[in-house]
Amino acid sequence: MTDPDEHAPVAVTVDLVVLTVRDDQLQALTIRRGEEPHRGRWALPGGFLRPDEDLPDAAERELREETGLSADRFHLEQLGSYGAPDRDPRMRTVTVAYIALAADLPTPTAGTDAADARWQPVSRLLGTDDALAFDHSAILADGVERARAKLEYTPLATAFCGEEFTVTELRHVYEVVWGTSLDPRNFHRKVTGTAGFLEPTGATTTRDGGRPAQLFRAGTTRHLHPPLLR
Amino acid sequence: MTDPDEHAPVAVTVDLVVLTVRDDQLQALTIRRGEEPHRGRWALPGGFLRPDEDLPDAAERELREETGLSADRFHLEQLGSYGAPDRDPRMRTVTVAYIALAADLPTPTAGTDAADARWQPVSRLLGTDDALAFDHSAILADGVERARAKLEYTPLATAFCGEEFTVTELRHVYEVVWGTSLDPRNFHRKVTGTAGFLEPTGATTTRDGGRPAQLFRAGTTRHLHPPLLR
DNA sequence: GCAAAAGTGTTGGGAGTACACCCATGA
DNA sequence: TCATGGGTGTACTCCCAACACTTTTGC
Repeated sequence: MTDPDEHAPVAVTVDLVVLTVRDDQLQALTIRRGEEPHRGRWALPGGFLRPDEDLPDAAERELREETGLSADRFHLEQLGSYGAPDRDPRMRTVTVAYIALAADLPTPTAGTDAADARWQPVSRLLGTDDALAFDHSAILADGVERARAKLEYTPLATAFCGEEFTVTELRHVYEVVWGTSLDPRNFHRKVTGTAGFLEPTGATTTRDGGRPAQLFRAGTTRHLHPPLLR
Repeated sequence: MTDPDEHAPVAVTVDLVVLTVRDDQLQALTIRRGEEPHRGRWALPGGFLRPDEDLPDAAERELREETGLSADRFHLEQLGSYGAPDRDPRMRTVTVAYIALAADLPTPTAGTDAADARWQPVSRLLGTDDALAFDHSAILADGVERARAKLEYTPLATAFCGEEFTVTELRHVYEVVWGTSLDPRNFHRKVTGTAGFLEPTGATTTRDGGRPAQLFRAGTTRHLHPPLLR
């Protein structure tokens, strides 16, 4: 590092790509901006880093503030940082983006203090480059691509399911996020055969219709061997 | 985003994990600090983000300053950001880390203005948690893990080779980075059979001894299908 | 019984591994 | 001629996609 005196005044923010599967679609949480710039436009939830806060703590706090839910209901990981000099007309900002994956939430953004918060299908948001304020469309696109890629080699898809879920519900997550269809029989064999992916609860359910299906919890593995391919 | 007035004064830096393969080892570029804090200790190269500079531009500039080589000689990608409140005793800093992969350089850090710059084996640097100043040991560990993972499913190993290289030289990169040994015959078949990975130059060389080997350039694919497994 | 979804068996092809073998050079 | 590494052939195994088939529920 060189002389600190030459550093520019920079504001650091944390922005969130919060994804869920709702109504057979991958959806992202968006907030309507109440202030300039981009007043009235949709944006990703986020806010400024506080003086004594580490980056993951700031991301958790924002997540709580925007959704009213505790952060342990989510998978949260850092996506990347964005710092183009003109990305915010007010001042020089660098944002550290996080992605959060969640099960379908009972009521979107319950208990938030944001003026207007809404789930919107990712397909619609990514259809036009300026659907979101600032550079948030690019950040969302990166987040979605990260999520798609991680389904292949991590058990992350379970983060989109509730506490207990069936193999079919898990497969549905893959089909929606990847936009493909998968063979139910082979999918079943594959996920139940991968050690540490799923943990049986012993209970069954008929909520998907037909023969009762076993209920599972997420296992403890962090990586899938072998990976599930698209 | 909420009120900008509540934001803390934060300095943003860019730090680099510069990796190369030298002397049958994965090595990282380190700089001896000439100032407090951590004066005299080794650290990752890096510096403050300038007022009108985007993050990738800052990373490229630092790379040029520290190595004296143009940035197109490297593969450069963002690794992640680190912002623990106490990571720098002088002030609140958030650093955006990048990894740079390079071929073995003729003379380490030629033309740099850094007081003391040196390649050091990653195995030695990661042996003790405080081998590097600040949180740089953790950043280095993350960077090495990223590089190892990316060799599996991208053609990134070619970034460690020169402009033209043989299959054996490429295999050597894999063996050093992964710390494994690979079957030369099957490796040859695999990499030459993956479309877009390697592009033949038509020339041959005997620099590895034995029968002349074909020379290749890096191809255009960004992903390996199927992946090379460790 | 019938529809619907869960879950198992079987089979054929493709990819990975191990290793025998041949090729082309320098010394 | 021998050592050294480059490169091909081949057989065996294992995984996986495709799909027929059985099981267990609700209606």
